[in-house]
Amino acid sequence: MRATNDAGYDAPIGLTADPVVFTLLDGALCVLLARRLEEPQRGMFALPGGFVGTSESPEQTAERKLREKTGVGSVHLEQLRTYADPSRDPRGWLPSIAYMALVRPEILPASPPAHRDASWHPLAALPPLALDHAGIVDDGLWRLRARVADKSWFVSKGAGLLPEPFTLRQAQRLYEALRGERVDAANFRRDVLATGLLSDTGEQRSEGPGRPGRLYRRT
Amino acid sequence: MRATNDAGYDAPIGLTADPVVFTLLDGALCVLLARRLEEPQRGMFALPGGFVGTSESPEQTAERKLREKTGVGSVHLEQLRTYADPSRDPRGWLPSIAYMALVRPEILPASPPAHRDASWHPLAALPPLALDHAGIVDDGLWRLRARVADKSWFVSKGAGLLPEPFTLRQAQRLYEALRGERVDAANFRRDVLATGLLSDTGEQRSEGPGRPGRLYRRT
DNA sequence: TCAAAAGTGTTCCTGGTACACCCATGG
DNA sequence: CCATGGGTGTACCAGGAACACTTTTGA
Repeated sequence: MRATNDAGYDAPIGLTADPVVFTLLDGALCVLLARRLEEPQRGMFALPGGFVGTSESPEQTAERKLREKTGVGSVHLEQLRTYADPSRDPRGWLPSIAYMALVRPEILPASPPAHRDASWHPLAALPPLALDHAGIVDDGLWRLRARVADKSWFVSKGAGLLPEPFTLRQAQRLYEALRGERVDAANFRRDVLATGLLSDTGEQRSEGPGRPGRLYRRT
Repeated sequence: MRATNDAGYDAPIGLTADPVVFTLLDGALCVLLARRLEEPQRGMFALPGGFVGTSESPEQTAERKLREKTGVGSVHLEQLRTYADPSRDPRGWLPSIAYMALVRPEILPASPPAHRDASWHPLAALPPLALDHAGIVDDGLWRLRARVADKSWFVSKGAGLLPEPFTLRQAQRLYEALRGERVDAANFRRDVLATGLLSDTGEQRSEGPGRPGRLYRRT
């Protein structure tokens, strides 16, 4: 396919926005994928993105396509980078702006839009992805890890995937899963509370054996 | 202006790549600008970018346009981010991928391509810029500062603007100009040598009064 | 011989890591 | 009462900032 503008010059055949949405499910870092219902590579898993409309910003597109294809709504997207190699899409010259988000797993509805198999896929066992989407996921993961390294970012954005109120234990499990390594509980507590972004509810909750933990909320 | 693809859908009217090229001139951080020879905003200063061709990557475009408009060649460009708001360009829907580079001032030829006034402009005194280019320059500056904070990046990329061989004094002046703050000479020396990216030429050079400094090259 | 810059060594402080130790709860 | 996890305090270590001090040059 090709496209031309009024001046007769070649133009991209469109512009796409592709969201890379991460979550933590059963302790495994997962990414949200949906099957393609259209050619090329119909039936293959891909990022739930799509064509940017003429009068919307690419952020809006990413959010809209996410909602249409997976039922996931109202997430905060961060621009990742743009993939514009002319040969990246068999349909023609089609740049894609990628976005990254981190959400709680329950945000994916139990009955998502039909036939797309919108679902979470552990990063450790990704199916083959359409186009250059595997590379985009890699870049998204890299950015995610860079963000999580900042404790303030973790508390204000990452802790959003925990059901409130939550114990510091839960937050630590999440942190460890995102970072991919264990951390000292005492130090984690200190660092996270030092951000001043958590408020103590005064309540406690017992999870299995051991002393119950205090419950916190994000402020 | 508008553009449509073979399927009848609206497409961007093109894709542009805009390089934000920094240098240090007489101790002031400068950005490379060129006058627009075409509408809209003809005669205004702008980033020396332009339309991406159908069979080239945006990186190549940024490099090519830089050469065509300013005579500056062979720079290493880092992707910054993409600006795709539909109203950012009066000509129509025209996304731009921005790139960032840091080069030595002499790379700009004394007699650059005609009528464009390709030249260095101190960040402290920028002329009015076309379109949203002022914002792009801001983002580029932000990224530059983030990169320079990494001593290894500074030595391997930033020190490229110094004529080799150079003294650590020169490197420090450059570093301070890029960071926008003074640093301790003793600590700077230690940190920079600790990267292992500089090799001692064994020679020395005297600059004004005081003990001459050793001359180094990047390895 | 004095000022200025190169170059070396040392102290101090901070932030992070590791870990010892007490507290509270379920079995 | 014991295993387990919550919560507090502290020792230790590394990296950086500040600075004293010596060396080498131009004037």
